[in-house]
Amino acid sequence: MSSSPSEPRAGSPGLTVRRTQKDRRNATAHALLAAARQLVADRGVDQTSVADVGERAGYSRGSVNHRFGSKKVLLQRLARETQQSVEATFRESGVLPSQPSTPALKSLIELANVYLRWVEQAEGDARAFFTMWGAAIPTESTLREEFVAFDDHFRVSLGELISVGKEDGSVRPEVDPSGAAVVIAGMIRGVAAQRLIAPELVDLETAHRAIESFVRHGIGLAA
Amino acid sequence: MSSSPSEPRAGSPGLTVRRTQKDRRNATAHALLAAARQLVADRGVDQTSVADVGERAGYSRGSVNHRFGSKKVLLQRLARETQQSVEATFRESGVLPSQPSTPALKSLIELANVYLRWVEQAEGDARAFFTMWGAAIPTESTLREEFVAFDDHFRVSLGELISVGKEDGSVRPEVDPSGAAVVIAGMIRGVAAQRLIAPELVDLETAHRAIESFVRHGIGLAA
Amino acid sequence: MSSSPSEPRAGSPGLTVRRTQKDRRNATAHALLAAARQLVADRGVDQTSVADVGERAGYSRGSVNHRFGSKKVLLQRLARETQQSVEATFRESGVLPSQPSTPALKSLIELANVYLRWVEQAEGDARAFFTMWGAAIPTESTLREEFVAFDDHFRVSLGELISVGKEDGSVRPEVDPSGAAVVIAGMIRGVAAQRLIAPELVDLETAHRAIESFVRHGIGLAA
Amino acid sequence: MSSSPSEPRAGSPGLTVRRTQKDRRNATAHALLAAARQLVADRGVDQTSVADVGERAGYSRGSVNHRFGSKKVLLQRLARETQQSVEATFRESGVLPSQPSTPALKSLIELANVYLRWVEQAEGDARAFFTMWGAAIPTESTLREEFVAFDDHFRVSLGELISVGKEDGSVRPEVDPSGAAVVIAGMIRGVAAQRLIAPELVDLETAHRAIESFVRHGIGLAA
DNA sequence: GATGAATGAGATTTCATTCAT
DNA sequence: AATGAATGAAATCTCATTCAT
Repeated sequence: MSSSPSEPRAGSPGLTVRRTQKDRRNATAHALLAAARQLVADRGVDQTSVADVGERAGYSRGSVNHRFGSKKVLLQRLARETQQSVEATFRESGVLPSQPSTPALKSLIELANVYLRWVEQAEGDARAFFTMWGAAIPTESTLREEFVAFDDHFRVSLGELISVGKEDGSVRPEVDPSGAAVVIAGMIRGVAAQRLIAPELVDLETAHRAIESFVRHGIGLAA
Repeated sequence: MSSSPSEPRAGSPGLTVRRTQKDRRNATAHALLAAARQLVADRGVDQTSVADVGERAGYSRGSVNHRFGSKKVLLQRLARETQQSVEATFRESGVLPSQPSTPALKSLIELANVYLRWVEQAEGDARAFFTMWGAAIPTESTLREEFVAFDDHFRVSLGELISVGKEDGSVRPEVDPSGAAVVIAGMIRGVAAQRLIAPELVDLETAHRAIESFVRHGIGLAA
Repeated sequence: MSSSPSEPRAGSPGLTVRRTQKDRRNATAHALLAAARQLVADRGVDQTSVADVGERAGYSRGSVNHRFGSKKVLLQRLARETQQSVEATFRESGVLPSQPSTPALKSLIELANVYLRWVEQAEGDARAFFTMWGAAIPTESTLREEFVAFDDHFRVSLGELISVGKEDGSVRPEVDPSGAAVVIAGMIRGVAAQRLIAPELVDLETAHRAIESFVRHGIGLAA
Repeated sequence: MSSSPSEPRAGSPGLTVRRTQKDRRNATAHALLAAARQLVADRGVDQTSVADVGERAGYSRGSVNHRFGSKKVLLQRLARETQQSVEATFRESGVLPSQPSTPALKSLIELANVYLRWVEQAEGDARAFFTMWGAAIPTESTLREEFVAFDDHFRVSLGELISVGKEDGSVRPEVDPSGAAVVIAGMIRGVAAQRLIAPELVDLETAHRAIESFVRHGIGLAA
């Protein structure tokens, strides 16, 4: 997620330092994506040039086109990477996919918590993700498709978790899963975006407590 | 909001077409801002050139620089305009500033409702606003300052409304106004952003009912 | 030469403040030329815009074109003005036209002295003059003609003074007036140019003593 | 000095046209500088566009910015090149650095002679040099620094030669080397500038004889 | 596989000039 | 007489892409 972007990286665990062509390809691609993430977070999508990405990664000005073919492909790959950064964090924390052992309401609250911690700890990833999310809003955006799919995937996951909650009794029966999913997704993303724009004015601890309260009272079954 | 951008000259008084220099100035600025709003909503901030803005507005390629001095200034003016478009809608609907005659909780719910209707009815304004909001996320963005201030203003307004609700008894006493303000702002904005990215997948009617439920149970006093 | 450039100037000596149109025309032209001189000395000919000149003079962006018709005409007038600034200084000092009462050699030495003092005291005029002189060097320069004529006039004046010196016995009989004129003109101009480029490295007092020595021994009759 | 600017590709080795990247780099830079010299001599610094330079050199409109980064850097490189053109001529003629076998006064006179011949024979270089020298006069000129250093270097060289002359007895003992250096530098440069502005009115043969006389009598020891 | 030289389209900005007020 | 709104040409610079090395 935040490997050293300036040196072409060392071999993995094996014995000899010999690496296959495929390894080198992957290593280069990885370094270029890391550099792109940082530059996009700092300057935005259009203010980031492929030459800068290559050089920031420790390679040449032409390396991005050599590896990815075009800037557009690089950005699509980066979008997917940042999305996977969130999902990996969810998996590592065990909040998604839903665990039968935990009440779904608790998982939802923990999910929001994990998300905001991700924004803090992988700030570069988060800033790159939200920058690209914003860039997907214009009607003619080439990134739109990418985020339509991912947003839908996120809402579906949340909806399923809410449905599970209705079954396990942690969520009130009259709750509409798809409506609640849009709002919870919006809540989390909207708070994160405000934080990224003004870190000094938006306290995530406070926000997290408020989100917990909104979710617990909003859809939770009064114990 | 969406004046005809292609024929900027319209004489105001009855008989003569005589207009003062100041009138011409204002008319030009207005037409340029309208064109910029549309292009930013369609293509994004960086894919919109000042030459395109000028020509779309029915003026010359150099007109933006003549009137605003630079693209940066044009965008700042546009950001302010779209922000004011929201605020004007709040004022017209009577939800802000808060009315003593209405319970604050009801105003909050109505505010969310008004906001989502604004997204639908002034979609160009909304798309331009959210595009620029996204463009403000990179750390080095020149639009950042503008949105830091406006976001803060929005949160403060919501916080005040929540505080009023605690006084008028419509909001539970233990609610933290600033925490709830961040979350409600995030909820509204996050839902709107999802809608703008995928209008066919996000139904605002459903979303509005869910928001109402979250707000009523999240901070409202059980009647 | 260095009147206040920022305010459109007061009426001359008369009783009433009423001024004729012609007075105003002249006053405006004068103020515009003063502003142009300063800007040319600071930035060079091409980096000076007519709008800046107008505004620096306390008038509008359009005033230069209104008064002079075009930038080219303004620059020709300015060239002539700076040339006349030198000649006026010569006349005031009595070194040109030649005085029968003074030995021509003495006048020549005094002329060099006066020139270098002019460079120091009317530095803006001098810097503008030399900037335009340099701009006249490219083969296709539009200023060339102007300076061809003035340089020739200067050399002829010096040549006549040298010839007078041969008659009054202060200059050696074998001296070629036109050759000596080119060299003396070059000497004075070349020293002035060096001074204007690096005021801190070229001391005019030292230079003046050296010039005096070169002229006295170079063409003067050993007393 | 004046390599063919329109066909930049010339293979150096015998059989193959193979050239290294570095060769291509240098060849391009050289061709661009040659084109810039010619255009600056013809039109002046500001009337020469980087696009014209690239195309005149047989490359693309963007080639100057690709190779030099900016117009400013191109001009600084060109200034240095034209300065070195003079110095190379001095070295080739053996007048600088000073030769112990030749009386310094003779070297000084020869130096002036060589300089004026350079103006005639490398007229493009000379015109470009003097054009840029003139462009360095406005206080805010970006070329100033370059010429401050070079002019100083030139004066110091002349001053040293004069000091040597005092030691070898060819220059009068009471002469102030630094004062004489400024005046001789001015003399040479001033004559050259007059010549470049009006070639038909300034005869270099005449001028050279006059300079020789001024130097010989001005600082030389009467033999 | 990797580099970087070169291109040329396109963006922002400056500015002399024209013309309505 | 004077202003300044508007134009449109031209300049510099950036940059994604292509291709020789």
